[in-house]
Amino acid sequence: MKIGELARRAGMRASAIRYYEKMGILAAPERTGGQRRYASDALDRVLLIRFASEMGFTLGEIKVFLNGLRDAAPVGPRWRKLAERKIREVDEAVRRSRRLKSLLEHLLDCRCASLGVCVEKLSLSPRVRQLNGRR
Amino acid sequence: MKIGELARRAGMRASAIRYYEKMGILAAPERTGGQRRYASDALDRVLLIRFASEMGFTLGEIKVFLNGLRDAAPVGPRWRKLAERKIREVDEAVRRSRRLKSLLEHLLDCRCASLGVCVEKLSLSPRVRQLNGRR
DNA sequence: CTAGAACTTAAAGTTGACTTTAAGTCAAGC
DNA sequence: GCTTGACTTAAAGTCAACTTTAAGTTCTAG
Repeated sequence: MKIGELARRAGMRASAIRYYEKMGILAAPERTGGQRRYASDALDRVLLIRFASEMGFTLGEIKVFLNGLRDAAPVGPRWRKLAERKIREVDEAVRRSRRLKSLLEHLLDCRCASLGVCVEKLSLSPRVRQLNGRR
Repeated sequence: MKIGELARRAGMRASAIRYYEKMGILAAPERTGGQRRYASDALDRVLLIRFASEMGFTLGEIKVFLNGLRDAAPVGPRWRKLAERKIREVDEAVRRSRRLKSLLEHLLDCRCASLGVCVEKLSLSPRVRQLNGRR
């Protein structure tokens, strides 16, 4: 399969796939006449990368993640650490999502006098000094 | 309160607060001698902006969100639509988070022969033609 | 009164994850 | 053989959400 078809099947641009390859996240496939030819399992790879990316993994993390997984078996300590951290992050994200959801639902039909009253439900707190953090 | 203290209390940089003001998300406060002086409720505002931002609202959405909320009472239809869409997004995010979490937990102690076997659990599917979408 | 910390602005820089562009080369059908 | 669409590369552009910089002004403590 050529890059265009892989891209079409994954629902993304060919440029993204070339980018993944350049970033060392996706193995360079064989070529015929200079053009990339992918085996069918490349699609799973690409979809996994996308999923992880959408779940908030950076491409750097995905690289560690996929490389650590490559040679199967009892995953290494680096991998384990990343996975455990990600699980904690996911838990935290779910908790925050729930707070947001209940705030939104409340706001949709409340008659609170001020924003402050509604917002108390969130118990917003200043970030614990994790400045310089980008989304 | 001057901008530095507000920033410190919110756990962010003063430049971010100036940026919010420039983007029309945070009302410009009064000034003494050219310097911004904030009332104490500005902190709640800023924390709410940050929270929404961390939850994946764009600053554009936050603008709609906060402006629609300003004059209280039965929130307008634009606001309602945004809130309902966000609730759906949050639900979807929670579902995906759970899939990710169970995949990670599985990978941590599985002995699956191939990545493919593990990854099946995700039932990854190509994006339904929402190209050009940025994270 | 003065040093220096904190403030002001506009403009440019940063980051990650791509996309777009330019200038070609390759492949498939007629 | 030729056209047309898909492919190739490197380099530059884009986006949001800020941060940094530069060149000043103002506030506060001593």
